[in-house]
Amino acid sequence: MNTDAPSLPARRRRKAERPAELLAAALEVFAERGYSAARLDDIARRAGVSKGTVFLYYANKQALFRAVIETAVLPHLAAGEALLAQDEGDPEALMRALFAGYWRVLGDPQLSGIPKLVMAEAGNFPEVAAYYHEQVVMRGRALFAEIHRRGVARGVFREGDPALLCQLALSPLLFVCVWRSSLGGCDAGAIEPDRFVEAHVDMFMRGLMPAASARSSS
Amino acid sequence: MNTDAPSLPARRRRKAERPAELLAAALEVFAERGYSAARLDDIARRAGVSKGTVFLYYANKQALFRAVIETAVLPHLAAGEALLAQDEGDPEALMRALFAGYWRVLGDPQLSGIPKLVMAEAGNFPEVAAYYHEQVVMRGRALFAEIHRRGVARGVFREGDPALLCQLALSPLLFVCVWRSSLGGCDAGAIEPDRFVEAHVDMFMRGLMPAASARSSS
DNA sequence: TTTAATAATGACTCGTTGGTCAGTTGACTT
DNA sequence: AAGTCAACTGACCAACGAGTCATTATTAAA
Repeated sequence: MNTDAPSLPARRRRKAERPAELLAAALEVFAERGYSAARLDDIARRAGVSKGTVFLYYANKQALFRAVIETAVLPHLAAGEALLAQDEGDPEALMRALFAGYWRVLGDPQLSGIPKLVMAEAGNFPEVAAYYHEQVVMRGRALFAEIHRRGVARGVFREGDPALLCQLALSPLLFVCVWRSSLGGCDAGAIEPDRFVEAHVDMFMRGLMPAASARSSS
Repeated sequence: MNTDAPSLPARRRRKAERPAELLAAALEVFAERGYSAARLDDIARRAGVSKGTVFLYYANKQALFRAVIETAVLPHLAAGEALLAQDEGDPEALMRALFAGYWRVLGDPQLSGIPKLVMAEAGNFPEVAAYYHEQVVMRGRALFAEIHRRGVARGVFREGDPALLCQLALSPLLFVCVWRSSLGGCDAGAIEPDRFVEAHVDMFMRGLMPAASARSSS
């Protein structure tokens, strides 16, 4: 099992690198097992330290959990906001870029455990859920809503409740990302995430256009 | 807190009703807390029995978990299959009926904890995940694929990989159902599930029609 | 080389919880 | 009313895992 024997276990003092390593290890284990079933000992081992060390950097298990959630997503969101602020181009292209951006994050196997984790544990950590909702969900929606607004103004998107449309736009991405880190193992190869997302974006963009064609809703 | 004092705790022997009551209680607690964090004692209490009684009906916690998953969904799926077998009507109407059926199940707050539970715990219970995939996912897809096939045959649906289209069709429903039992609390009122599903179905059906309009994908 | 400061360890404690079982009590038979 | 069966109970046990802390090892400064 453990074939670390040859490489000397070389205990090292690396105050600077530990937090990030612990966070990465914790994200893996939390995503695999869920909060309760994740053992601090496993997280520590995967980060290459002993359990006691974890408590040197995080007050307790819950604090570690919070830190994982907070640090994994926020930078990406901020990047998206920055990009949107400076780009004033074609709303349709911008919308596709937004999808690509979301998917760059959600599609990353490293990060795709986060949504599943948040959903699964929201009931046990109302404060974390509230924080995530405010800092991730709301901001993510705002990004979408802004692009949609510009598109409607130019007449290239049809109108509609932005929150609803955003949910409509993102739920397949979120779902495939949750799927991959849960039933993905059983379902291997059935659906290629990239192809799936591409198909969804095409379909969504078509549905977002003003009803120019003959068919009207019943 | 506990104001059960007045009503006599009346211990009763009810062999027949216990399993269903335990299953219902277990579903609630598992869905709220996740597998590991759910205490057998809570489940028992919520079912109105003592912890020991649980073990009279289920060998252990894992067996109870399996039973919850298995009994909650299968009957509905079977009903859907039966309905499809006898109805030979218009594929478009049938497809809308399928959505309505899925949503009748997924939209039920009682049952909506199941998908979240399965996703969250798939990593900890590979056998349960495999079972669910085979007995629920595959059969659910088959239902969709059959209707899609009929629609393509009559030329009212455009062609495409049925598995992919099915995922596209269902992921918003699944997502909103998972959402409701996780971040739904924070997000109360932001999106009405029924309206959301309605919007999705309309949009999806429009996307499923053959490309009769001028716009083609670049 | 010696010393001081502190990063890291791992054996320990202690609360929690899955699972057991000897005893209790409700319901049915005679 | 007495007897019998088994559904039900709850005190108990053992395992497990979060969190502690006295000790050890590493690094940089003196």
